[in-house]
Amino acid sequence: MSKVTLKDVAARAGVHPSTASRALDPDKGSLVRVDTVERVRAAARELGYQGDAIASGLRRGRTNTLGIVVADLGNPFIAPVVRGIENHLEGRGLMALIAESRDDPDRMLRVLNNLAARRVDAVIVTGARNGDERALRRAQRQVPIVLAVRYLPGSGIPAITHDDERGGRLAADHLVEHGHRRIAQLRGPHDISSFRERADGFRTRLQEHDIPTIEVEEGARRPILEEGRRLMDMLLTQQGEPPSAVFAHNDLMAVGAFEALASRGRSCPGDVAVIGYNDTPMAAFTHPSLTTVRLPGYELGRMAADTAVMLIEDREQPGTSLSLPPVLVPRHSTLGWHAAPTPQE
Amino acid sequence: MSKVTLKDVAARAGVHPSTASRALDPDKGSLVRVDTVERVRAAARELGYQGDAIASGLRRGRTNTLGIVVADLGNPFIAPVVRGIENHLEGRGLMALIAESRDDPDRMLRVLNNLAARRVDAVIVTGARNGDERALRRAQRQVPIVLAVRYLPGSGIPAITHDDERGGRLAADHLVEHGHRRIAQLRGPHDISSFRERADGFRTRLQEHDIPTIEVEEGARRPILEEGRRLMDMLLTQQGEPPSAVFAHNDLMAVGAFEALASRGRSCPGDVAVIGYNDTPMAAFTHPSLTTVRLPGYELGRMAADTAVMLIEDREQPGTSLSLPPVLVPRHSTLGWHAAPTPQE
DNA sequence: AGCGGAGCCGCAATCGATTGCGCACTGATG
DNA sequence: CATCAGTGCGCAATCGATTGCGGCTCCGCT
Repeated sequence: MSKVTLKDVAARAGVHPSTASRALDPDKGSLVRVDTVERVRAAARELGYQGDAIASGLRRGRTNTLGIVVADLGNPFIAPVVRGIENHLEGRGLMALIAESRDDPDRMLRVLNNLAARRVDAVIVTGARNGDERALRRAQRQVPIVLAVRYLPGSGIPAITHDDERGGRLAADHLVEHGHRRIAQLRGPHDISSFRERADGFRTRLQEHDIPTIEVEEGARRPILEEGRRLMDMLLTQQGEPPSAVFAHNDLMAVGAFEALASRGRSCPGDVAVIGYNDTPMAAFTHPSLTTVRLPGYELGRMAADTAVMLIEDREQPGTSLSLPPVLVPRHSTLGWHAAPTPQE
Repeated sequence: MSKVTLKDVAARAGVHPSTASRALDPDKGSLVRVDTVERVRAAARELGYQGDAIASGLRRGRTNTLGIVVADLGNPFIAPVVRGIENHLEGRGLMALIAESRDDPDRMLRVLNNLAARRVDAVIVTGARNGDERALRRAQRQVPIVLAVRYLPGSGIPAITHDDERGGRLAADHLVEHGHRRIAQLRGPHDISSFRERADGFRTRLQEHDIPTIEVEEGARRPILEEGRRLMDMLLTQQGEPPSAVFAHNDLMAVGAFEALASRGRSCPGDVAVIGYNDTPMAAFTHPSLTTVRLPGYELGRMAADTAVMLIEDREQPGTSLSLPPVLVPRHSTLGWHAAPTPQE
């Protein structure tokens, strides 16, 4: 275990520790004569000196560490967000402390306290819920906070989100452009804002095309795949002509819809076109491959990190909120078998 | 921004900071009279005192922070591992600093230095490569290291892995049990130990059944899906009868194999059965759904964290290596369309 | 009353790096 | 030769929490 401290380096270079500190700091290098800097650098190299970020953090009041709180590490959508954050931090000398809140306000509180105690320079919270607002407000007095993915309306906390209303509109436009007129949506639970928004965007866009939206009851929380199957089945068995296209509020519901169609002997997209949401990795591998709306996870992470860095540099700044546009990824489930989908990879 | 320090708490409680420190430390609580402890606790609560983990870390030489280095945050297999680690850390007062090496030895070196500078108590490295050995050895002199997922043979660094040889044998047994005799494997790059082992396990198990393994050249690093397609295509077009079953070294290669089969007008599992590896989330949703070998990611993370914690508590200890058994998940790609696969969810 | 001992707690040093202040030295100038 | 500007660098304080050491208090016992 090495225990080389700044003092050791200074001794070897024959200077005072304070001089060594300045010589090793790129910003302060000019305060020391060039040959002294060289001598100190050499000594540091020879001893294998490794600065102590803890001690430095104590003195400077800055840890160059950023906290990330995610609701669920298992959610595949989180990986690109975290990656986007990491990537933006890279090269700025920052690292990320990561913690999981598991959609539990108590845990959220504990986790935020823990991060505050570690004096992180800022915190990015993905997937905040309404119940988390108290904890977030408290933490905000100690450390700058940026929300990602979900936001808290009226909280004034800067948030980087994706635009789900626009995502709903994209889905609507896509189906209309492909000639569909009898269109339904398989809704996710309404108490989650992102589902509500994509439902609203979809419906209002269809209205602008003078097309009514066929609504079924809203899906329960889980298992979400079963809900997709159940709702699709209701559409197929209720009176009147079934829709020619459905918008499933996420990819798993879409897969459930596939299963319902298959079990009733209907084909997709031949009888009913299906469009999903999220562009889960599996979407490219279902049968048929699933047209879906891709959310800009990586960019979202980058923007959140960028906002956090700005808040660190100027804590007075209010911080800007931002909503990133999703992208439609056309695949076979709405295009038919022989049309070539445009790959978006 | 609060700046309540231990001194403030002590002043309010009318005691010396050192007493306050002891009163607030559960391990030292007995060194202080009960009513004093109460008074200090009350003062801390009223002031909203939040200990400074940085200062504490400096003095104690322990940061209660663990570093995680992952090769690729986008790899879906990583999420459960990280989650398992997090979960084990939870309640022990530890948190995880996470960083990405991106399979680049230079980055690995930088990242490890960075973690060492932050004085993390231990580091878990998932997905180490041979080229990383130098960096790991150097880092090991500063901080205990535990490998996860991949290990470095002969390095003596404790490693928690899954038993890929056994995984290969599982795959072989499964295919043989289903009557296959002409069997090939689509190999991943051989310089990664886990690919090598699953290849060996598979081959030796087939040998024990007196069945030769049809080998094709080894796959390149990426894009791995294309490699699966390319190798499967080679098998289909080379002289002689093609195999009736193939073992793809991961699920993406298996999907590539699906594509090669489809483009040559062969069916799966009718003409060729395919078995994958990893049980990627998509495996349940491919067409046909993919029989595969599931790796115990979550448990692996927990065990790695456990080992790391033991090393922290006793740095002299060598640290135990461990290999966790994978599980075969039968689905349609080897069972045929009408047999009901046993769900493993 | 005096002594021993246990229990509490304060003092001051410590962890390692950073930084405001100011001394010392150089060289130029009057 | 004295003074001044200017540069280079050392001293000591600082960040906040922790802890070894030693002192004080109080109790019980003789």
